[in-house]
Amino acid sequence: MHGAEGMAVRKSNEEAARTREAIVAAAADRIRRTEIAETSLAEVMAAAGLTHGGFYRHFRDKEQLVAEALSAAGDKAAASIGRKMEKGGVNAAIDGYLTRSHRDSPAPLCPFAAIGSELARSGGEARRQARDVLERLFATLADGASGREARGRAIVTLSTMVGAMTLARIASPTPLSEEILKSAKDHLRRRRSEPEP
Amino acid sequence: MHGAEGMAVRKSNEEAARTREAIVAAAADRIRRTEIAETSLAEVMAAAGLTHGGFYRHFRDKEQLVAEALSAAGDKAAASIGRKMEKGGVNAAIDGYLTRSHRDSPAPLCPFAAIGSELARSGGEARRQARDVLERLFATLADGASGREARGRAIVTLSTMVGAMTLARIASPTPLSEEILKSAKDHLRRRRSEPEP
DNA sequence: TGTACATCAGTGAACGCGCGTTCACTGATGTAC
DNA sequence: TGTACATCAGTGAACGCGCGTTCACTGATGTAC
Repeated sequence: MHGAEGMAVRKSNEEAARTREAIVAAAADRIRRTEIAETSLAEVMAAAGLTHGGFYRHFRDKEQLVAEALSAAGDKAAASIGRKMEKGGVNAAIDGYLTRSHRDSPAPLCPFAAIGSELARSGGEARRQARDVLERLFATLADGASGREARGRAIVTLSTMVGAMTLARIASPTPLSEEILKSAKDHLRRRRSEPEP
Repeated sequence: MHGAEGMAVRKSNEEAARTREAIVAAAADRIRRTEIAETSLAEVMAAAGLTHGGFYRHFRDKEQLVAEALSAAGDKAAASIGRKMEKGGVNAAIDGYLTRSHRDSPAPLCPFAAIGSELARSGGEARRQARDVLERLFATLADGASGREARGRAIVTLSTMVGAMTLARIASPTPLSEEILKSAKDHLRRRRSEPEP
């Protein structure tokens, strides 16, 4: 159809900037849903309400979009964890993370549990962004404390949370899955209440 | 070329059985190297010294191969960890797992750290095999002990190992990567030497 | 403020490519006698 | 043990499909005067 109805038209600069953000947001959602490799640009563009052809007006290639989407996803995850920490400290962050609803979410909040093994194999800008997000989460979990011990605790806490969530997703919907979440939660909470030598 | 040199010929039953095992072994290696979705059947068959067309003489489809490959990879991982446990207990298993060489291996021993997030999204027989492997590793790490506490410890230990290895791979080749391995190792070893309430 | 033209956001068809899967074919192996 | 025929492991070409990317095109927006 070459008629006049749904025809392509130039949008204002402001609108175009919003479009770009919408594409990044859609990608941030989609890559946590279906992995990076399985997420097609057409799917992302459709989620943003566009057709696939316009993608290259905004991004050099898929890699650039993925890097920005990862950064956006990291911001959201760090902000969410930060909010929990403000309300109830690290224990609240742990409890908020190791839940059934986070496990079963189709677009999990934490990119490391969602697409961790894929990130470990990625390169270029995406890899660099993933490392940034990692440092951001460690800093958030260390809660302002700058000592070596606080940092070590934050690293172990996130490692255990990411590993437990990954294994709980694999085990789901078996009772083992709940067992994993509970074991990790109990362990991390108990550790918090005891001084580490 | 329709000549007679490299022509297809029927192999003996014994040889065919060996071929099948070689394909599964090649797949077990390849999926830990490049994820399941990125591993092509042609690549697996080439690694087994064959052309891609013969694949369907041995397997119904890619999914069946992946399930068997996953099971084979799980056997290898459980056996390796079991050997470490026999020699030096859980601490030896931890130390053997959280090493730079395991982190940098192109075909990592542990399928959960290698392709964990992909397994969490998989379905069918592959998913069932992944759950089996998980139970096998928990049993191995619990070291014969059948109590609830021993099992809880094993779950937390593997969760932390898998999470730390995933994050260490993402952080690599940054100093942060070594920091993650060391923090997780110190924490898990220390915990072993203390009774848990 | 109004006019004339260049810009470019977005569309939808088309491209080349690699994938999983299918298929006709070959000829040594397995089997029935 | 020997012969005659069916089986089937493996080959390599071909298929349909979805992907990332490119492109000609449209017409409102942005800009220069």
